[in-house]
Amino acid sequence: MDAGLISAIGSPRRREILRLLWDQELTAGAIHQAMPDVTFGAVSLQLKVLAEAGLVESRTDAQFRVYRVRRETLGPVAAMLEAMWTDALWHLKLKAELKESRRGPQPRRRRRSPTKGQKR
Amino acid sequence: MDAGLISAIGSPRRREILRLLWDQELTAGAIHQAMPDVTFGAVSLQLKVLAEAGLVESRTDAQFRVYRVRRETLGPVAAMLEAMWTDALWHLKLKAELKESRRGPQPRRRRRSPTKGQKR
DNA sequence: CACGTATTTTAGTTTGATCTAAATTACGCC
DNA sequence: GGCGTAATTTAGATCAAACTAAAATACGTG
Repeated sequence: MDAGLISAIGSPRRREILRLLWDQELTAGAIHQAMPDVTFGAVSLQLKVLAEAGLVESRTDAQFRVYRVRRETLGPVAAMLEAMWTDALWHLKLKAELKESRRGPQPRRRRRSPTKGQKR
Repeated sequence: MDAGLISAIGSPRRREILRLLWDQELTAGAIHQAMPDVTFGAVSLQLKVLAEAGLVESRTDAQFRVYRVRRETLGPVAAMLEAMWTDALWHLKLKAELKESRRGPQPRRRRRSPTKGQKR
């Protein structure tokens, strides 16, 4: 039982990512698209933290990077997380937590997905 | 399963307090004495957070306030925490985490326990 | 190898959690 | 009420995590 594990799931943003990855593999880009309120860079950094805690792993597939959850690391935490987001109110609560705990600068302008056509 | 619970145990300082209270009731002062690197005020604030998350409760005994863990709130987390601090290296790891995550101003001078004689 | 797409990394900014110090509140006792 | 001890609350300071924007890196394809 590593303390880094608890710190890792202590962040609502990282729990959001874990939830997305829970029952499917996703590319970094797909994860970002599901989280419209942060930049791709921010997602990538959180994925790095999760990977360092052993909670996710990735493989390279062509120019994509595919992430998946490493449930074996989670152990007793897995049941707790599942219980949490089986809760009907989970998504609502998470949003509240995210809003409350937001750090870093607010984006100056609406950011765009790097996958879509962007002039300039 | 409440998310506030996970956030609450996400802080190493609060885990330290939970550990102290795990198998005994303690007054706020006793908890503070066991944590010489923070002020009484800081301990009190963390106890408040833990209480709001339902992780501890307190009763008043004369001029003392006695805290205890509410294990029923912890549910599956209890096993995880116990596993963590059964780990021989737990105390070492916690110290590292505390050092790394320290916030707020460094104390200007050595602070004193409010229970001991203090001139001025 | 130039170009396009996907992702990570770097450099710099912001902000809430954590802290200190001091003021305040709470309780018991004489 | 006044004093002493215990604890909480308030006001202000600090700092690392979480963020943005931009630059750099990685990979495939014509």
